[in-house]
Amino acid sequence: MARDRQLDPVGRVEELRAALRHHNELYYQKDAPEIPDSEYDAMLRELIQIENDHPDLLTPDSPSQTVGSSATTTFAPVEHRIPMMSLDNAFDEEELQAWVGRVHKGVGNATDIKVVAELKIDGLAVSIRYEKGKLVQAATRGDGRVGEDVTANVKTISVIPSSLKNAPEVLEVRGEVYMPISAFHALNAIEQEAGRKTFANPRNTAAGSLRQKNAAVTAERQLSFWSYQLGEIVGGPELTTQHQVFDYLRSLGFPVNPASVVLDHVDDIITHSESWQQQRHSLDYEIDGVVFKVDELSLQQQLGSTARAPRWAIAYKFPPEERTTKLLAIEVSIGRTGRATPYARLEPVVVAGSTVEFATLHNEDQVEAKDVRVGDTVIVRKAGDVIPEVVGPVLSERPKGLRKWKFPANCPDCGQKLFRPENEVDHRCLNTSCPARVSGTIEHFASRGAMDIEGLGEQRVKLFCQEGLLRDVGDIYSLDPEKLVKFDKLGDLSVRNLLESIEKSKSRPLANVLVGLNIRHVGGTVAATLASSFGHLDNLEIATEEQVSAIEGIGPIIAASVVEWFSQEENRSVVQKLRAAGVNFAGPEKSDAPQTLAGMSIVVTGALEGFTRDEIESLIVAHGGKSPSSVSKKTTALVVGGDERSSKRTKAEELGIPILSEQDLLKVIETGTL
DNA sequence: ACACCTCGAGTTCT
DNA sequence: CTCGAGGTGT
Repeated sequence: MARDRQLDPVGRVEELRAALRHHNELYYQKDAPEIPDSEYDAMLRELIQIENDHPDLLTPDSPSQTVGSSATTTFAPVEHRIPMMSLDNAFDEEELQAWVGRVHKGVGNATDIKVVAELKIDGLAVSIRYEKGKLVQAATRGDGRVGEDVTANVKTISVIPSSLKNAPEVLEVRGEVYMPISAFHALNAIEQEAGRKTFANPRNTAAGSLRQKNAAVTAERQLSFWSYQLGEIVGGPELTTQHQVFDYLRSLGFPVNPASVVLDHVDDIITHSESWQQQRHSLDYEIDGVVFKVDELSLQQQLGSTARAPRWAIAYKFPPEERTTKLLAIEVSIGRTGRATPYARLEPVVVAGSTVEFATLHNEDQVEAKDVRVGDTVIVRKAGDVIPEVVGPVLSERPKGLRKWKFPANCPDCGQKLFRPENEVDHRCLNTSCPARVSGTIEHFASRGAMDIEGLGEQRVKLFCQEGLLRDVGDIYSLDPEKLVKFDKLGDLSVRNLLESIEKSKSRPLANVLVGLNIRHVGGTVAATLASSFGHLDNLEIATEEQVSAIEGIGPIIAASVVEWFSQEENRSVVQKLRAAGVNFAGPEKSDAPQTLAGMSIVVTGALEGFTRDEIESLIVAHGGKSPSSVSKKTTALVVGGDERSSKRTKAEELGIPILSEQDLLKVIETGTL
């Protein structure tokens, strides 16, 4: 890297910006980074450094100014002397009522219990530390015990005092940093004007803005703050109630949300929640619920805390947001198996924080059952807060004369007739050389559950197919580097990386190879069963239907599908290509981990902290347990990541199945008992 | 024949 | 996450 930046900062800045933009594009538009993240980070840091030294060189379109491309910057860890606990959530009236009941019981008398109500601001929790009235440190919540040092960034937030009058020796103020909706819109208007990508939602923008390495960027982002809690305090006044905490914070000059009020009766919380649910959009900031805390600090102490959260507080989370929008079209996409899936193309609408434009409609019967028609106004929501879902039409707004939707007769990709077998719900394209099926099959082979070939994603597979470099998955292992450079205009380096990850894929376990072959009804679980029963692909290749269906968990239909697959000439040639390339066909060795989970069936839901879902599931299997994807009576326990609500969790609660945290599970694996 | 578990497949947006 | 359908036990 050039060391002459002192001599020619202007030139160096231009050089860095050009390089960063180039790599941004590779990384975000194509899924093909050319340089390691660390190198990218180094360039970005150098750019920010120069811009700091020469503020006159800073331009708004500099790559240092875009949050979207946030490099994985790290901040110094800060240990919270008093942990920032998370709150238990209630998702409906009943759970709220249950909390009220527990509070009554815990306090043990019939007198009215006062409760403070606050809005649950959708922002980032931070803790700000003052010593002798001076702001000395600010940290994010992190995992509650250790957060990140964002002092420089927090200092740029104008509503947060940098020094206090009449302050105690030590004072930690806790609250929520957020971006007002108006500021968010203003920022996006500027972004749009400049032709840059706009930000998705205020919360993420606030998070990105606060975690800027360059605090000057944070300063421009118009972040704001509501305080609601004290952390460590030395030499402060005697406070006996939560609402006195608010008054005290106000007296020190901190913003306290005006909606933070005292309710005289704990039973009032239900109507209070409902009222805010109605009014939530009248505010200039986003809220995702209402928080209730027992007002008397002495009662709080009496109620105490569980390992994860205080018993004296509860956060009521609003139900998922539903929005209406126009159904512009119903289109059909062809998957790797030939299945034709109808999906809705919608007038873009923001639902629960992201813009939704597409939503699956699953199949013809679903479209029929929902009776949605092109031109309808439809209700859209997020299933599990992630996947957009069309709930149904708003019939009162249906224009006259809308026709029922008819499933198209022909494949949108190859034009052949679509078939809907009798007694089945799906339409299929039966053409094995349909471009959508070919590229889908190859993408699937390279995907993570199968051969996990990095750098061979959707974009490239499509391109290679178009250019005739790939006709089936066997061709992956004979790709010609010279042609790659020519067609994709790839650099030598990315070609080398791609070939390297292709090479690595040759040693994947047999089960992954089987998954990659795209045999109908053979996914991860069935593939693992086949792999351990047959031990080698050569054995499976010559197996009869009887032999395959004799295996536990595999019936006549799957067996027929497997044998049929291996009987096809095209497929045999694929297998031959893989064999010739030296792809691993041998079965797995037995794991030697202690079988502490033998006989247990443990379902996982939500986002874990220390593992990916795949990792935790194979960990469970390696210890002799099962990890199916849904909860049933036979389930031993449900592991829940985060505090997410899910249908699995509801079901587990109905069935009285124990719910474990990630840590609980690790303990179970160690000890073998629940 | 039926109920209940499991599994595969497709899906959205960042 | 959701849906449909395969596998197994009754």
